[in-house]
Amino acid sequence: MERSNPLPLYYQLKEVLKQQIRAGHLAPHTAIPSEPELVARYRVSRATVRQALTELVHEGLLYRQHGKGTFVCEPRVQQTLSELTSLSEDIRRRGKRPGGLLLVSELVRGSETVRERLRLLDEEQAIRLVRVRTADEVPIAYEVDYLPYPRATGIYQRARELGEGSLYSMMASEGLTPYIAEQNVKAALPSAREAELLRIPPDEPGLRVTCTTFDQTGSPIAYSEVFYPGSRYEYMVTLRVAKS
Amino acid sequence: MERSNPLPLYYQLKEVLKQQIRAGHLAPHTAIPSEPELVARYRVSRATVRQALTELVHEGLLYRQHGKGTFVCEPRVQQTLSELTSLSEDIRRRGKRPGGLLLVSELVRGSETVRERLRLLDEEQAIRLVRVRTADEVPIAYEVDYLPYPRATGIYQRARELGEGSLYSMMASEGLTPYIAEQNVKAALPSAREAELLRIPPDEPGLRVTCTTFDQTGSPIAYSEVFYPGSRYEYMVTLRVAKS
DNA sequence: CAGTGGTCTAGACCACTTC
DNA sequence: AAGTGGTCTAGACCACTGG
Repeated sequence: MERSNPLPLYYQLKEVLKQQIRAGHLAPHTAIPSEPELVARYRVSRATVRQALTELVHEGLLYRQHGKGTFVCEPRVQQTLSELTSLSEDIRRRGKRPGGLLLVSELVRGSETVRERLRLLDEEQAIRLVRVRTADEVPIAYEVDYLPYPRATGIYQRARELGEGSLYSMMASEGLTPYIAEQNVKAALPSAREAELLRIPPDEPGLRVTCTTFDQTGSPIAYSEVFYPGSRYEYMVTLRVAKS
Repeated sequence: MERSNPLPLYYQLKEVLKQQIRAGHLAPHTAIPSEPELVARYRVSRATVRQALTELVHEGLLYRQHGKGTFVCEPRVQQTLSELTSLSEDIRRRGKRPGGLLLVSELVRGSETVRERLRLLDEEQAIRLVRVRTADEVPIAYEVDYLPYPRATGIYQRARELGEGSLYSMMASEGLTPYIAEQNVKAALPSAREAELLRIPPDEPGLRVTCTTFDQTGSPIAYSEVFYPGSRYEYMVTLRVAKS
């Protein structure tokens, strides 16, 4: 707890607790120190402690029980959301090595669907990225991404880095921070081109997933269409169920 | 703002703001009154105002911008998460009437997969519910749910009410509150029985979605397997992307 | 500069759990 | 009764935004 540190105290406390949990010093379903205890140990006010704990609860690391204490969540609850929305992370989680080949990076007008999803104005264009994603060198998905131009100019310039990097993290570093994703999943047959690039029979059904990503204000920042051949990849989604 | 009301002040304030947003008095992307303004108007402390606002931000109704103000989210961001995890809600959202037919409600030992997912102990059983879900009387999904027994005894007793009701809301009322859901989606062909009940050709591919639901502590409270024929239903998922 | 939200304090009282 | 988290107050100072 460094008061000279520019990072907020509640944030520092969060990091300390996260580390203790990740290091295994605090096992799942065991209680962490009580709030007054944390107040005394780290010399901060209770409000500060509660802000740290409340955020960790929202992030799925802790849960509270009135009158009993604050407990550590199971790893399954801890690893929620973001990791599984990224294909590369999911591949890594399954013990495989993610990779990718950027086939196309261009500016296009975009189909009506694309323009609608990205709410493009008349004069605006879309950046189109086409990739074949691989796991241990085996092609497992054909992905086409569209981003609004000129808003995502930085992405267009850095497209070459997308070999194995994550598009989402590059977007975040360009100020396009994903907040909500809407996904639509259908069973479908591959197009001729998809079958060829993924090296699958043209009659092997797979999943066609379209995904529109929005930032915190609800503005669309990306639209993607992905084909996953049925024999190569199982599509996983983890989501937190809202309260009310 | 009734101080005699047993409901907390921050909660009452949340409800007031929610109502104003839903009623359209506060349009998307417009600023709500500032925090000092709310303090004065509702005669509560700033901490109380901030607790209300922070929760509404987490619920996707508001977003904050440092130095500028607090703004109303777009409806698309507001209607996140829970509603779309419920098939009935999704059907309703598309302007169709949800329905369902409960085919089976029984106690079983369950396959290894089921027992593993629900972490059943040797002597424990599973409640098995089989349903055909409909939209405007058209069958759109074949769903098999498993719940831990005896933990979900109440569900077993109330199974008949599941005609059109939501299993999730019934679970919540029985103290089995869903918190996290893990879904796995595959393209697949229907079984003979599914094809017959859904009245689809046996070679029409669809989606096979398995879903394990956990409560806040990470204990599994339900496991389900659903088949959606490709021609009848598009599977939708909306999720919030985690920050870090 | 004034106004906004972001962080923080030092208290207080209450409701729930356990013994 | 003692300990836990849940709610609430009345202040304070800071960082960011806009004119």
